[in-house]
Amino acid sequence: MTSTPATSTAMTAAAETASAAPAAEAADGTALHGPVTDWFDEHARDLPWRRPEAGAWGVMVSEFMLQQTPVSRVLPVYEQWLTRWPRPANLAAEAPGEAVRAWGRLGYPRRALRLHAAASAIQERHGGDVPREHGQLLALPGVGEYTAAAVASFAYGQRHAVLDTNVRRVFARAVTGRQYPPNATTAAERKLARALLPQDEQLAARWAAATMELGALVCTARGPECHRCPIAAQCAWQLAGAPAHEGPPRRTQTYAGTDRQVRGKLLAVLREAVAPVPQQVLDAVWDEPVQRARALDGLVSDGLVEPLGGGRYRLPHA
DNA sequence: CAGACGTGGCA
DNA sequence: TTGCCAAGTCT
Repeated sequence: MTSTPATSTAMTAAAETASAAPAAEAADGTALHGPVTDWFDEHARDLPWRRPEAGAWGVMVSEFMLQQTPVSRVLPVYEQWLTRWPRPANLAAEAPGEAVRAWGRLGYPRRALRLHAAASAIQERHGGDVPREHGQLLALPGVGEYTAAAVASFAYGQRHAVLDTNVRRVFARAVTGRQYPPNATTAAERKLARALLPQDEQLAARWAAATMELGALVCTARGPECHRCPIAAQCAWQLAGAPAHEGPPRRTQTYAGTDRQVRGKLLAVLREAVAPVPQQVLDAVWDEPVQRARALDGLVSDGLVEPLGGGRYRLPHA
């Protein structure tokens, strides 16, 4: 490659690599690769989906579960799922309601439905094996840009920019010098992520996992532990004096009293029930009838609840 | 593109 | 106690 440039120069060049294409060596962020991947080698958590026996299916299941849900809550459910459904075919053979039930309280249960649908699609379109191509992954239900890149990178060792909330925050600080990334992912962020991606395929995959882990363990949203950060000395945000976030406030979501809370209560009853649930039992979870009906209708139209007629409901059987 | 979509832990 | 935050996707 090249000699290691002065750190701050390297950072600035990487940040500006978007527009021009100057000395490619100084602009490629090479100075960060070693420190971050070395740190990862020493500090990476031993998570089950990172073990070789997890396979691509284990990686995919974990990625679905980790969408907006912390690792600590995913761990036990992940183990149950992989034990019960070690292959996509096993899940595809179940009623979708069983996936919703086994999802437990992870939240956003539509993910369970989509994972079940993804397993079916894998069975039908790919012979039961999680596809390797980014485009084929992206075509699966519940798989967006992030998850497609993550599976391709973590499960198959391919070179993809994996841009999740952790990586976005690390880049925002280390390279762009801001405390937080923009609310929505921008083209500039994608461009930067591609520019920083190591050329070597295996190193790129390791870099993706390492930057994510750094954001999860050290460069956290609230209390970043910069004294433990392998690139603190090169961090643009630190070098700028750790300025506070400017711009529009990060959007915050309310929950109490919303349809989402009602949906959650309704679905909790149905998950626990073995037999179809009478309307009157569901009515007991929320006293406001209009909102309650709207929430139930929403669950039905989402395919999370199956109406049986006669005022009885259950998790979907097909 | 802003908003919908669950749940629980922690400061 | 309230508010923030957690490996996003879909419409």
